[in-house]
Amino acid sequence: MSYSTRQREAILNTLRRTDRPLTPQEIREGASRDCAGIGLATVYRALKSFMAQKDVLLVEIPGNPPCYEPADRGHHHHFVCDRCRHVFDLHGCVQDLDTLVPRDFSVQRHDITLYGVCAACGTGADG
Amino acid sequence: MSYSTRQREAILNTLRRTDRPLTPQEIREGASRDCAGIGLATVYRALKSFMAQKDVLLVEIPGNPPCYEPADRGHHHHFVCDRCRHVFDLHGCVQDLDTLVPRDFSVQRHDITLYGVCAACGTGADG
DNA sequence: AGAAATATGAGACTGGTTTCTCATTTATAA
DNA sequence: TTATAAATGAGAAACCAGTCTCATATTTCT
Repeated sequence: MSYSTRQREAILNTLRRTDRPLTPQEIREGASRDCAGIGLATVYRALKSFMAQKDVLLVEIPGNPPCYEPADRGHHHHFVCDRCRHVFDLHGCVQDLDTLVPRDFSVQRHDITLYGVCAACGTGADG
Repeated sequence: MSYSTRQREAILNTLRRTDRPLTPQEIREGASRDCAGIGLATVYRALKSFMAQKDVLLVEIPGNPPCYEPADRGHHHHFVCDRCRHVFDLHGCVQDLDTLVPRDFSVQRHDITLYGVCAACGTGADG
């Protein structure tokens, strides 16, 4: 069983109020808002337990450190801005992925990551 | 300028004769065939230099350690078998990836990784 | 062949992330 | 409210990929 604590609530709130996956460090910073002084070990422990309960998912994006997001966002993919390095959630998906593999392979899931320049960086705002 | 050495040739040969991306460790093991006692530092140094010359590409697959492959294989993606963890090169690509992002984002490249069960594992051969 | 540039192997080292330890605190159940 | 299980913070420790050092060896140029 797991107990509900101020720290764990703060961690979940941080994940939920942000629309992109966060690193443990970022989660700690966000959670400090609700729960000053929260430790990094606490963040790791809580993430581990949330993942075991399938409330949180690990998101691994090539070229970026591992990050986490709530599990209830449904199937989606990610966009990484090459300038500001921010990760954005994308909605929608593509068809025909199974046609890429030989017939005797079975495809169970997939990751798609797009890279480019986000709106803010593209307008010359800071790029 | 860079010199051609037994070690570097062994590394390139290993990358070329294997049809999937390899980790530095795997590269070292493969290169030992041609060049016994080759050091890991040598592998890293050579990879760095090959990447600078654009002869070799870094392939980062979520959930797997960084690996490398020759740069002349053209645009392709990867399949990871959840049973044997092998990485397979896939040929072909999909359309309409740009439609996933907002209009003011620009997409410059993408990674697609499929996960599932490969032919060998699926036949019950060892799965 | 001789000189200069580059590469090598071994192992120490680095930088960063994740886990562990342990004394203390907090949450839950009876 | 008491007992028990679980969680916490701080820092130490473990872990690991990748880099560096340095004495030596190899390659290339002339």
